[in-house]
Amino acid sequence: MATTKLPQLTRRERQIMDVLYRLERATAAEIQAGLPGEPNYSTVRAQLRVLEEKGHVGHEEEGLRYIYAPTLPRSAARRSALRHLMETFFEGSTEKVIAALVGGEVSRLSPHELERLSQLIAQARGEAKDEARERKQP
Amino acid sequence: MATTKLPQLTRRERQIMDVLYRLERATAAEIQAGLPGEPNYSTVRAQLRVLEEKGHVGHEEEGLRYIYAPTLPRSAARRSALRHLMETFFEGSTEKVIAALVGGEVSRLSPHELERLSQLIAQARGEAKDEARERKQP
DNA sequence: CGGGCAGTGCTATTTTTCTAGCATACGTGC
DNA sequence: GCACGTATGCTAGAAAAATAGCACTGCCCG
Repeated sequence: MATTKLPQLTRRERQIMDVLYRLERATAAEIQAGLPGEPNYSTVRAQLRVLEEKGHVGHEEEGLRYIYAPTLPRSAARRSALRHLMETFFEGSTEKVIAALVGGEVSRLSPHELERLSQLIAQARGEAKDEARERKQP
Repeated sequence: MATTKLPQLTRRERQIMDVLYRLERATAAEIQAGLPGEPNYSTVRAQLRVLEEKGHVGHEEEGLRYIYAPTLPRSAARRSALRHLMETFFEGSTEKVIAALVGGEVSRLSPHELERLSQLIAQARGEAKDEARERKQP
């Protein structure tokens, strides 16, 4: 179940993919705007072509110009990124990541958000119970 | 309040830093073992030297050999990585990240973990209330 | 209808990264 | 004392990536 060994990304390519995942879909110009270091427009397009060859992005023509988008669905890329971050900085523990987030390591959660999260967890606990029950009486 | 603009990392360098953050501290050989693509030992050392010049890692001599470690504290790197991931895949919303994690997007949480998280959130909500009170009657 | 704007395709060049090899120091055990 | 294993220092060459420039096309609007 390897994550489909696409060739690894270079720095700029990684940056471009990040922009694309952030915007979901974008033109070369928009991507350029989202990149650090003000790379040349030509440069960006050249890299997009490479990324397309490598199978990381696709484009569709909209009217006259190209709209680029990642090939790998956002949800999959996100999962993979989360897992990697978890392995690298949180000893592979989902719980630790959440703890850091709830603890305000990155940004503060509003009372309203906390409220919703509370419900979310309650729900997850409920489901866990359901499953336990199902295992006992199938 | 930019995070001290260290030069950006290349792909291999990024990989090395990841290994280092995962292990906290490691010898060149250990780092090599943790890298994909079985790079040459010399290569790893060469890159470590570069990383050291750039200010990303430091080393201390332990007995005979070098033990390398990131310069930027793990907690800071982690925060920065989390923020970036959040911006890229979760529209900058802490809540959405947590929702994905609790929802089992990456791995399942045990009932025990859910229990602890529940407490964590309760606690965060309590603190939020405290602060509200303080603002009213300082 | 023609000029200018906005886009794309392609390619050559420069710059950076990555890699491997060789020389050297320092303990360890025979 | 000395051969060996384990480290490090350094440097040159190969490989890959990043960049910029130029040529061509379609469309819009004056």
